[in-house]
Amino acid sequence: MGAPKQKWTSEEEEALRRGVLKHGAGKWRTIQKDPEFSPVLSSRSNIDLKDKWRNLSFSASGLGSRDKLRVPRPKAPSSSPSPSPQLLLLSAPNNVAEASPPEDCEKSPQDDKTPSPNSMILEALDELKEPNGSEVATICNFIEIDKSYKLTDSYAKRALAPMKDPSLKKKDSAKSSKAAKGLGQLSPALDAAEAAAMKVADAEAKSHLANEHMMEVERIGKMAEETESLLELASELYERCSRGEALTILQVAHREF
DNA sequence: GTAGGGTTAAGT
DNA sequence: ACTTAACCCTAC
Repeated sequence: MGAPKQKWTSEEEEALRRGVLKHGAGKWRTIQKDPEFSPVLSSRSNIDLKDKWRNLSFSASGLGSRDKLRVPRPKAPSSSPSPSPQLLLLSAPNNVAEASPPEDCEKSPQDDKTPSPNSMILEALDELKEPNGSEVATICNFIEIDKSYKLTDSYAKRALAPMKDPSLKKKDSAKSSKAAKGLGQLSPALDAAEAAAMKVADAEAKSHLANEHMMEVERIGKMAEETESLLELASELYERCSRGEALTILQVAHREF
């Protein structure tokens, strides 16, 4: 009638994302009532928040555009012997707060300097506190929000589609990616790490374009270094995870593996 | 109150 | 015609 569809504004979207970081996904009512977000989200119900978050998460993880096959994906919680679609990183149950303050009551001054991509991933895993590891989309979403990196469609589409091996990434990516998905041959850990690395590269490019300040160049250089070490880390994680080993976040943080 | 499934409008 | 996103309904 009056307003058939009320599209989400970027302000609302950001408020939702920040709310999820603040209170966690699932606390829709809490987020909606939070004085920090309620002015922005006043016209949205908790159901709306949930639905919007579902859309965000889904579009970030898997696009149904290429494949008509619905990937029977995000629900294999316990009984999968082979690598599940989730990271095999396990958070240590007791002490996992080494890099990030869990909550800030006010607004947290984001760092002036560029954080390392490794710490960004670890921070995400730590903050999300998923006992069985976190989905790639969730991690990337966290990083994107927390670090104010915009990588909406660019990384996500490439992250899970045509990426397996640099040697054969050229041709029939559609076919082989479909086959790889069906067979479950893709490594989730490598996926996550490469997606994150891609994200850094993307942020690098974007920040280079967006900012004409010379200081950016230094930051980008630093990011490039960090990316290298991230890929190193990714390889090791992939090795370990593909052997079915579980690593605690502290082990990863201190490279004790 | 939340999660998930289903429906429908809008965009391409 | 197909995909995406907002909305609605129902079960837990």
